[in-house]
Amino acid sequence: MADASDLPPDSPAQAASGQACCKRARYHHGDLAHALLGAVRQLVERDGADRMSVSKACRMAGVSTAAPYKHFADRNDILRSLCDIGFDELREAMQAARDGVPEPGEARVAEIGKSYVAFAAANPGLFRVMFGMKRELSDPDDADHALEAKACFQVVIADVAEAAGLEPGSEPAMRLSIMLWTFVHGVSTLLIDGDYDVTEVPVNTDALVEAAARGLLQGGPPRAG
Amino acid sequence: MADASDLPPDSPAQAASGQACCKRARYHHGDLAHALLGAVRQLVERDGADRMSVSKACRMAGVSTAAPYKHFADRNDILRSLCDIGFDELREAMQAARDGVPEPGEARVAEIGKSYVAFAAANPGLFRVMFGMKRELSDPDDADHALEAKACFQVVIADVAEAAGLEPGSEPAMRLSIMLWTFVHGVSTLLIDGDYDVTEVPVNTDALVEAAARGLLQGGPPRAG
DNA sequence: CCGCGATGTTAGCGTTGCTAACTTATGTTA
DNA sequence: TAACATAAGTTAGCAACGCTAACATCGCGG
Repeated sequence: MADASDLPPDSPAQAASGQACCKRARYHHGDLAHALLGAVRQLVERDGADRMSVSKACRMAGVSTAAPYKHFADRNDILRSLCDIGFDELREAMQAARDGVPEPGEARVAEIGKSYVAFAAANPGLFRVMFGMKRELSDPDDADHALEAKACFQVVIADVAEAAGLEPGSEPAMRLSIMLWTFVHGVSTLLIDGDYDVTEVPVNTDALVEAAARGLLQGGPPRAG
Repeated sequence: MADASDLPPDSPAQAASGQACCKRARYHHGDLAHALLGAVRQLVERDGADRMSVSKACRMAGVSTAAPYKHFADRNDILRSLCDIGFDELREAMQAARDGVPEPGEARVAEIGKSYVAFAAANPGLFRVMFGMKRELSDPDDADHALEAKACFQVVIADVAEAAGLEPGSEPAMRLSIMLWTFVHGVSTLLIDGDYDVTEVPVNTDALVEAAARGLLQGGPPRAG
């Protein structure tokens, strides 16, 4: 997370240059795209996506406000790239949670769900961009963006089918996966948006996810509708 | 919805004025606060809350860009007022759905849930503002805002307890209500954000809500966690 | 060594949120 | 009914933002 991407790496010419000691301000940043994404990510978490400004990110990266447009088409393009990073990280987290439970079953499904919620809790700003700005960010010629999200969903469906004793890829298994995803996503959004406050009782999200896995997996396949 | 709030009502002095026929541009709008909220609501639905601009709303209402600040503290204050309207409408819709099912039970709970999803589908922009901008909109001295949301949650909890055969107000009943809300909210957000596309199968949200009501209400009280 | 493309810069445009200072309408009160 | 206080509009202007155009600099391959 803290990958120090806000500091430009040494450029090859830097070490070779005879500029003695003093920090001669480099004209070229060296890895601006990466640095910008890091800054934007920080801002998205700190201020929210709508208050994030490219200008602020530029200040953090130490470049002019026009520099980003050599690497990204526009502001939304930056957020799209950030989304890709987010979906990659989410998929990895889910996969790691899955691999942490040796035998298939309810517990494995619950752990995947908890990792999803944990990702949202750790990256609330990014999570909101990933799932909430599809309409605004969607680019006609960017069908790849959906691919990253699809990969996340693919992580669970086999395990759900196995845990529920359903045919993998079957329609009931699919519907059950969708229901579990729906629940886990609901937990994530209500948690990070602070909406659980209205219940006026403490909410244990891990227990919620476990209870849902129990209730929905053991309840048998949902009837068609 | 289409309450023609973008057109100012006749001011009392208008009819009495001797200005013959011609539409003498009124200096005072007459009901600007209401008109602005109507315009902002349209913009929030059309462009999303972050692309909504007070300037555009002013143009729609036919007033200068400084006029809104006689009625609202700032842009967020307008959105807060819109939230209040939204929570009122949501509560009314949920109440109406509840009252549409004469006997208590699973079906009544499911209908309330479906009305929640239907509200989100009919007012996606507003729904996102209501539940997703709490942190940005929250004003230290505006605890009332939460009251409107709490009222919505109160609509379900008695019926959930009754449908599940639990003591109303008890902790298991509370947890079950939270689970059902969580699921229904997940359906709403995934639906309006277009995220169900990643499943690549059609998703029937009504069937989803009914299945969740069945699975969670009949599964008995969730264990403590 | 030269030049060209990638990647920076500065300057500037239009939009936005918001404020200050001014103007007009409205309704209360002497 | 005339005066006036106040509510509710206006214009003008600031700073920040997204983005573009035109120019500057660096690094690499011919």
